[in-house]
Amino acid sequence: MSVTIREIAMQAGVSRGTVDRVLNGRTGVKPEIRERVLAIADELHYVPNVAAKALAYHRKPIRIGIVMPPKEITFFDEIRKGIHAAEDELKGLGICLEYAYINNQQADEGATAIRTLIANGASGILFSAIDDEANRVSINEAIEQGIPVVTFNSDIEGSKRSCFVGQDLGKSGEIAAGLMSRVLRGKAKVLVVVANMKFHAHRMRVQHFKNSLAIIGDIEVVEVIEGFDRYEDTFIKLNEALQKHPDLDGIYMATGHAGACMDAVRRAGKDGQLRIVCNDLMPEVEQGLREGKIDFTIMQNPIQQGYRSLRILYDLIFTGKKPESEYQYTETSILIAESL
Amino acid sequence: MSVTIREIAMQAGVSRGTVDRVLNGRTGVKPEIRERVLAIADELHYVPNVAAKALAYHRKPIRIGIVMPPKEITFFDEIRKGIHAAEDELKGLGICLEYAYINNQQADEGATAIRTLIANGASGILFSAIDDEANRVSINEAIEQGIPVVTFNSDIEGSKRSCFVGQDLGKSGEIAAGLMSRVLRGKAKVLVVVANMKFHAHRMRVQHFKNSLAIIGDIEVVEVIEGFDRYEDTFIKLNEALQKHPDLDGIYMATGHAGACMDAVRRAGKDGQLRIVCNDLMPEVEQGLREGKIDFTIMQNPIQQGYRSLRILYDLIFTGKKPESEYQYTETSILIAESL
DNA sequence: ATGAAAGCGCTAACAT
DNA sequence: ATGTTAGCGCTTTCAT
Repeated sequence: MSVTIREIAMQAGVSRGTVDRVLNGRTGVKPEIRERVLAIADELHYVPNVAAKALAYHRKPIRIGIVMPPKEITFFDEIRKGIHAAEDELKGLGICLEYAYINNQQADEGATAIRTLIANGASGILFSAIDDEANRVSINEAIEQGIPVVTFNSDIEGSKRSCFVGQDLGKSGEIAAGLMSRVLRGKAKVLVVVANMKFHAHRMRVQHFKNSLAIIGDIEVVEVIEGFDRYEDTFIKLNEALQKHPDLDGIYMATGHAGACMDAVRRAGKDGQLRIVCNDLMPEVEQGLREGKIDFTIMQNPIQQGYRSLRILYDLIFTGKKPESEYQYTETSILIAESL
Repeated sequence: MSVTIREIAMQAGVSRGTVDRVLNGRTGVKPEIRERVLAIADELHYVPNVAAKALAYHRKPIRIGIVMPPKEITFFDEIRKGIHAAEDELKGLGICLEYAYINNQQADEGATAIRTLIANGASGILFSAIDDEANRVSINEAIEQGIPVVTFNSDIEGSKRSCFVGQDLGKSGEIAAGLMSRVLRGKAKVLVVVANMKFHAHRMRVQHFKNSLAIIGDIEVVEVIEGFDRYEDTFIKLNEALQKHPDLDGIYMATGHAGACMDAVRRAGKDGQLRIVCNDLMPEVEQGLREGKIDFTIMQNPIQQGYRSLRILYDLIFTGKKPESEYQYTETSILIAESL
């Protein structure tokens, strides 16, 4: 059988209560005893029993706070599914979830959410919001108070969060390039559409896409268009580009308004003549795939993102198990119409 | 707080021991009391507390038997990874795993494995072996004894197993067709290579591939070659086919020896001129992708298969939660060189 | 056939 | 600062 606090207590010549205090970093233990207990626990390779811990916490479950966009943001639907799946498995295992929905409209939403959750007794936080200074600061504040934070879907870089669970942005750009090179054999010209090159995530995709194409050779990126996530901007700029490059062979929609892109292609009378590679699976992309307007879309496995982030945080709090790497990338997968 | 056996016991006017007997189908309870307890449990929507159950089972963990090919069969490596991941999560949650490795060489290996596991006190079985009558019978025997069985990777059809966790074979054929149609635009000729059309799994892929191509139009399947998983057969037949169809555009390796396929293509001097779509990610396929000899490979998410099958069996035994569907399909994904 | 009670490993409130 | 003890919900052994 595995090692228990009882055994550690006996070997250290103290009570189980004291061992519990030491192992959970509670105050009120003489330093030398603390040392001794820690040493024995380490030597015996003590791992707490999840079931026992969960049962003991049953009266006062550990609160986990979740900061993310509200239900209206359908992009997060799949991520929510993953969180619920993990919640289902962890049901009765001593945790309780509290959600704080934020819109990323005001500057201090993230900070307020974190502070409120901590005030309500959260012992850990799952966080997904824009990568700005205010959020970085408040995450670091939480860490200072000993409350671990796991970011998901969108990282807060340079913060002290335990880890980030999300997509490998570089890889999605590379895969897009790989797909283009396979459907456009030989010399070809492609256009890149992106929402905003100021955002790290958007830039990463484009950069890796270009770099990969450069290695492959033969395919030229004629232009990179910024649509700022607005239909109008995207549509207009794309119209111009399609006129300017009548010999275009493909479009990579790195980020931004896929609907506008398809409309512009149709208006140019190029339906079916251009190879189009997208990211994610918004409703319009799904429809585009079904109708043959889009060839491929690259996914970031949102369900896994939700699931893994909650699991990782649970393990961190309950068993003290640190994630193997600071970056937990979910699988980057390719979808075609037949995948749906 | 949630409903406990204590509450049910009070409402039914019996002891907790009796409630436990009823809820776990143990003998020695008067039928009318059994009825009453069951009714109350149902009415109160009783769900057992996993943590408490796991802790109680700590002394005598529930044994789960796993029947699958031995470590030498590298195809199962990823599946094993998934099983280990689930085991990790379930560690300390009242289970213990026992493996029975079989080679599918002799007729009664599966039956023997199941019988041995049951003799050793298994309360549930994970099963992956060839779909034959002997295995079907022994699975049904296990079920008769109240021991749930979950098949994974390869189903035992018509058996009374609780569910099957594995790939949607039809879908992989359809995706292969979709990929072909995207890389071979317009009129084209493709060849299908399969190990053995007598096997249901192999046939399914080929059928769905052909059906999908028929709908898409334009692409003709010139021949279906059986390689029987042997290098020689595959290589020789493919050589002949390549000579017979000098205007071939692509090859779909539904199942079988991918290495032989690549060698035959090279020998015919067609390297890089044919579009090749494979299944799975054996070492030779991975290398083929890297070297640009293979364009796409279709995956059956083996890690998920291992993970989900163990989780499902655990939930079945511990919480009585039945899987939502008899067929639990793992995601079918597409890989290219850049995905690696 | 049924009840009572001990115990699984851990936490937390209470005692010293 | 440390020990003691009563649970958490369930299983299981021992009485009755």
